[in-house]
Amino acid sequence: MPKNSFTMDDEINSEKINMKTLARVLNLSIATVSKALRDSYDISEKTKVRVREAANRLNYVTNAYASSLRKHRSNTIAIVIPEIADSFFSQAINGIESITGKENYHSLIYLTHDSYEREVSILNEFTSGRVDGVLISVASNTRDTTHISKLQQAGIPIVFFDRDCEQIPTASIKTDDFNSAYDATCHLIKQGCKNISLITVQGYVSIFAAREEGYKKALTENEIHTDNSNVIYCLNKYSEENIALIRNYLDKAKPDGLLLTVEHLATSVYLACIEIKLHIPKDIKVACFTNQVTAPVLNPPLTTILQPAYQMGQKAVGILFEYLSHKYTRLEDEHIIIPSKLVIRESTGAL
Amino acid sequence: MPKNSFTMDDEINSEKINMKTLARVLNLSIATVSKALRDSYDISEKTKVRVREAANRLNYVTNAYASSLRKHRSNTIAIVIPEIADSFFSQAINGIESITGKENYHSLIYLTHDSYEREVSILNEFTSGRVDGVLISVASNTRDTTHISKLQQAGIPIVFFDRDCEQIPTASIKTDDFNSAYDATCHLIKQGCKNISLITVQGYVSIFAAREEGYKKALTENEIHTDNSNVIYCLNKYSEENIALIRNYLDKAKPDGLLLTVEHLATSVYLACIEIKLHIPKDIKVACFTNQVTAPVLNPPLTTILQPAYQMGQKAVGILFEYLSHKYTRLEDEHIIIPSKLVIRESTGAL
DNA sequence: TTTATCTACTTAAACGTTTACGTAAAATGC
DNA sequence: GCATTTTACGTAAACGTTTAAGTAGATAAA
Repeated sequence: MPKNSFTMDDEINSEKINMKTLARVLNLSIATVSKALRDSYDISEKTKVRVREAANRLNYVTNAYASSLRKHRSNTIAIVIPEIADSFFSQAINGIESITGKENYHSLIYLTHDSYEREVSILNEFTSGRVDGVLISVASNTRDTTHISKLQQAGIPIVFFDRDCEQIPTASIKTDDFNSAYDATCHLIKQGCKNISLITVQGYVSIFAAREEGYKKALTENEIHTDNSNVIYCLNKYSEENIALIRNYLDKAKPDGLLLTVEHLATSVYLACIEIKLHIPKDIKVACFTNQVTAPVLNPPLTTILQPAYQMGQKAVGILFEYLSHKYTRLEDEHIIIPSKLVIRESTGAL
Repeated sequence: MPKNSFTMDDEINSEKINMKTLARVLNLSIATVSKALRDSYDISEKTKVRVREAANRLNYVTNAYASSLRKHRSNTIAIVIPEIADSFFSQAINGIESITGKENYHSLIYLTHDSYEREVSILNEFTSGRVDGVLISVASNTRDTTHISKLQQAGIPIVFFDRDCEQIPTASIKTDDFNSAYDATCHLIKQGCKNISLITVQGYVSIFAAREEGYKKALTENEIHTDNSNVIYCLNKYSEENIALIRNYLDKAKPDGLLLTVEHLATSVYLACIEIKLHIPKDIKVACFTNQVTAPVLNPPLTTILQPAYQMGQKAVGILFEYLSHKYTRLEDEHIIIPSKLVIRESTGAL
């Protein structure tokens, strides 16, 4: 056997190796090879060993497309997020991949660039079974959710993380946006702020609404008057326009406290303050929803609402996998909230 | 036609729609439907219109697995990178996706977590044709490159970006690491530093070697003695260990200038300096290879070597696509270098 | 008119797996 | 010893496309 296996190797040296060639080399049927590789009960241990040895020796790799086509299962999930240059999402991805790797799943990362249109066309692709499930954080201007419903009707399970759509009945993993914003605003008030503005982004996503409500509740509870003039809506991407918008607003409205709802606003606000010579925290105190590691070395160190990104990613994919392994999870009943943590630093005047 | 098309729709309402159902609804053969959708020349315009209309109406989406299996082409490329929470890589991904989106290609993002073993197993998967091409930035401890050669032998084109392997004959898109490090070091010298250390990462990747050589050349040219005692090697991930390592080193060796070769070292160095009460730039001046947007709002604003991440990504995928569209690019002849830009800020004592 | 060419389709095989089903041979039960 | 079950394999169809090859019918050329 070892003697002629060498010549056999030579024979198949240049050709593609698939199950057919494996079967020929081993003098078995393709079915037996397939079953041996999948550790089927009705193949003898001896044959399994032979097949595995040959597969290794010849660097056999199963053709994922053939396998997925036949099995109607791709062992692939989609991660659909607005943007990748955001610490929250990159940490969430790391959380997700810490699980998918172990489970022999692949993850496809799709970026919507926070555009509703891209989101629609990406999700439409999934209806043909390209992925077994979808983890999604929706674009901020997603209001019509028929593309998501359509995907559900096609039988693809969906789990929201962070940015969900409340009208879609499926699992969601979020952080406690309302309370986090409430706590951060209360902290600003306790630090002496009398005129606190919310800088947030345009869109229809519930988490931003929740953060806005938490902020407003803290104000009204502390008998600080609030109308919509102290809430300003930026573009949801780091841009010169945002910096200018913020600069003009600060110059005019002169708030003494700011709550920022997304990561990229922190840099914009800091730059705007430099431009119009506002000192943080003396002139204005700032807190931000962000996971960026540079927060403690900013000038000044930034008070953050630190979201449990890694755990949220893990939990989201965990629920999806439980559903996929037919443990009959009712996705629409799974609504998990993992609290964020207020990390107080000098930008809110703490010593 | 419109009258009975309604009943036809009803008929196929609940079933999966594939070319077979389309063909039945249209009373055509599957082949005709396929060719019509791919705009083949031997289908009449009238039929094409009918087919497209029906496909749209019924939300037909082609099954990517069947198509890829048959065509031996997946319209998918792999992006293999060490880490995602790094501005350089996330910006490069955005550059890549700005092209793949237009060309109707998908991109699969694979994270090696800077581990050689993961890199090997990821690349092995690709030998079965899962992707049409690979863009890779290798793990820092990749020395043996047989996994990459194997992939090449399987006929999968590979383009390196940023971190390449010089022994593999294929295209590479890099920045000018040697000169960038040289320039940054000269800048530190000009700012008065006499005792400059390099903080870099362990590994075998050529770009780190090039940065080290550029640094050393600047020192010798300026007649500053250098041995290996002022080069320290960290783990290539943000960690407490690195901070401790750096803190101890700074405390002991007391350098007055630092060049950092990767993004995450900036935060570590800033934190270490805070811990041992070193003032940047008074006591020690710092420059870093990084693309992070927070650089100008750090305390102090960080002098950076800004890499053309977005353009590098675009260029890398551009070369890959040219090869894939059979323009007979000789990949091994494509070696592009896009210069980085030294952005001087207060961390090196500039006013 | 006959033959050649073109148009617009259809037929059927192929891509590489997986899996329901079939079947000899061996093992077991009585 | 015969019937039954078990073991360990093989056969063949199927997954949804794509595409080479074939073919009626129409049109053009001779």
